[in-house]
Amino acid sequence: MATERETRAQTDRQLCGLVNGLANQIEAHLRARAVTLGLTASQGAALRELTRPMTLRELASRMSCEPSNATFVADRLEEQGYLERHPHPDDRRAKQLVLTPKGTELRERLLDLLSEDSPLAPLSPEEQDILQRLLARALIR
Amino acid sequence: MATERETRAQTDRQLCGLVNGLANQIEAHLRARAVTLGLTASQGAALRELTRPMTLRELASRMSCEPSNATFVADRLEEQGYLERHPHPDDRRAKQLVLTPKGTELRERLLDLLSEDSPLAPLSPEEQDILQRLLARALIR
DNA sequence: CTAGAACAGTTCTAATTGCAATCATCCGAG
DNA sequence: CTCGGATGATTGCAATTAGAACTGTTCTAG
Repeated sequence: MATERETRAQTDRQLCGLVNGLANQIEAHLRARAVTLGLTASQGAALRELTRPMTLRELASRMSCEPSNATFVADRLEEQGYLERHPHPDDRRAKQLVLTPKGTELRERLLDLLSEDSPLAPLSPEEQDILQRLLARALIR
Repeated sequence: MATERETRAQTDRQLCGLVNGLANQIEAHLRARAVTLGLTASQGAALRELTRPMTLRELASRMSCEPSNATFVADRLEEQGYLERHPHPDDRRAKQLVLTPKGTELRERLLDLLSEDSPLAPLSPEEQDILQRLLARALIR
């Protein structure tokens, strides 16, 4: 005879566990594909998020990490010749991270690999659509 | 004029981003509540997952981390008097992690805190139900 | 029974990540 | 204009985390 409040808390915890579980699977999937290209998981994440030239802070935000960490990852990618730091046109404090041709090519190879066997593949396009809506709503706040 | 394959890959990536975003919010929420009790986020996660006496490996699996890390966290919780390592009744290799009364009490306080302002609160119970089903399906594999 | 593989936990080390401090630049109030 | 606070990037350092090596125990094929 649990109160409604208790069962809801329990559902909530269970749901959090599922979200974390799926996030971990996504991360594992990324890591596995990244290593085949000689990249770490974070480097892979950075490459994936670099849909266009962007500032280091924006990359950090997309990667859900601290700017200092993004600096670290960007250093490695730069050393390997995958990206360059260009001066930002409007803000002399900021830098624009720009993929080199080599980086762009690697990014496309990574995206191809990522689209294979996605952890979300078990869901039909309709289900994915519903999921997207629900997650977007939860993230509004 | 993107092919269907391309748009699906794009949706997939977007969806992964949302899942990761929500997972991060859940993590941040946990961290914030844990610190008010003098715990790190991992210690909080461990406490949350210890719904019953369990083996270190099971805890690691529930926390989605390596056993070596679970050992580290368990050490801290043990030092602080929140749990004890008991010999496992059936397997002399394994140990059972058991919360002390002090640990059980702290766990309940943590769970109370976690149920406040859950990142999933914006969703109605019905929506949470749908979400749960979808996530469970995605995690089957 | 017994040898060898598999497994639970721990330890050690290395890599990753976050946090605080710093420098340079930008912006807004007055 | 200019001064103070906010912001972008970087650095150094501490804490967290993963991965491989190791010990002791269990399981299984023969």
